[in-house]
Amino acid sequence: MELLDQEGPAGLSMRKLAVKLGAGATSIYWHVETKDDLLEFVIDEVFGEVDVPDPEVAGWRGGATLFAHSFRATILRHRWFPGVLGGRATIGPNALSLASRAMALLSAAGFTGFDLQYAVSSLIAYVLGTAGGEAAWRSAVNDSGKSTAEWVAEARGQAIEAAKRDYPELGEHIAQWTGTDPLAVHSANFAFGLDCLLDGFAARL
Amino acid sequence: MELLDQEGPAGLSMRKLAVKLGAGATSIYWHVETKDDLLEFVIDEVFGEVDVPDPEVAGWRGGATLFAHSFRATILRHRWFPGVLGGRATIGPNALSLASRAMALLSAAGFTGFDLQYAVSSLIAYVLGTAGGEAAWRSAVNDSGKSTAEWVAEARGQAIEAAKRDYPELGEHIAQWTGTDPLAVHSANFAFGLDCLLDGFAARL
DNA sequence: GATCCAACCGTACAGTGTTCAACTCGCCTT
DNA sequence: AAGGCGAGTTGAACACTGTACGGTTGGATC
Repeated sequence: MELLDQEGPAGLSMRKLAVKLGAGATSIYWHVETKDDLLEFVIDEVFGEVDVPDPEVAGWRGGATLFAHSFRATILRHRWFPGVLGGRATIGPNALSLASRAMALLSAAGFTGFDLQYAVSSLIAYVLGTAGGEAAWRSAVNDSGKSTAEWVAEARGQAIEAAKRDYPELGEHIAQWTGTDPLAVHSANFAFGLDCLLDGFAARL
Repeated sequence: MELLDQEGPAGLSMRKLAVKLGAGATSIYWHVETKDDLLEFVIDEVFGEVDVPDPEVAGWRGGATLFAHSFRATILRHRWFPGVLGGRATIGPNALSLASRAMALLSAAGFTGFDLQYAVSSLIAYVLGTAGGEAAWRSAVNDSGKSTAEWVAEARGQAIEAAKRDYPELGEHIAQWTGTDPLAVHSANFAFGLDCLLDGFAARL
């Protein structure tokens, strides 16, 4: 996980991990079936970092909001997570615990049966989708070596240039963004969609 | 793209692509800077497959629903897509067109300024998250070689076994699922969350 | 006919995940 | 005390990856 956090998804190789562990490269295969196996472990480890409050402490809606924000923060702390997760079925113990506690949250809201499952996985999917895009964005900024402000200015310029030809109203809309803090915008964006989703939940109770 | 669809994300290598093209392996590097470059092209190609209806034909809500379903279907047709996308910033022409048309849709709904952008990216994120998980699931089933029914039965058994010890109410909930068509469940799940999100949108107009 | 250049190719390099037979070392049994 | 067993480790090797680099075509231009 340290390797992944520091060097990105390509940074975790069996040999690099081995030297970090002070061991031979192939010794790892005694403890782990394959590299995918290893990744499933670190994935579950990440799931263990997000906390899902009990329904009593903040109500179902407050709890769901807290959970979503914690999940998002966890993903942004481990930006390789969405990319590694993509295309993998997850049933580790921490993932199970997360699912169970999230279900308790929405069960307290009043959902039962199918709808309960639907609400839980919709919420998780929304966070994963949003934070995944955000993580991708931040990684791109990081890899470019530029400062965030520089990168944003340049990207916006390119986007406007490209859009102006074929989609003038889109270019105009992007131009409107100048001078705003991109991190704050992302945060507000996340909160907006989350509130919409939870409003939809509430309307069904 | 054919290689990716047939053999999964690991199936696309420069050499395999070269023989499929009847060319030398390194000739590709004349047309493409690097493999990531190549992937950005196929990603944008995928974005080109999702259609975003005009607001007039089905109203903003009908259009958004159609868009979401088309997007989901596209992702399920190319299950490698979420994994490849994870950690990449996308500004290809098709992605731009998609963004522009999606904005037209929600602009017709009445959104303006920040909220317009928020709504669009929330919608996209929701679809990406949901369909991404679904694609992962289907890939896992496919790779196992088992039939869908077999796989589901076995996975449910394992999950119940694992859950029953620590999360009895979750195991009970999973057991309740027996005998349902998993594809239909996924589809209903998607529609449920989508409706919730769009309800939340509607409430803000 | 000479020049030029876009396009293509073979070789080579460093690095990847994984297999396999050999090896060490501590504990248990006789 | 001797022997054996098995958990844990290891280095060499294999097939493969993305890519840099120098050299090679074939056709257009002057």
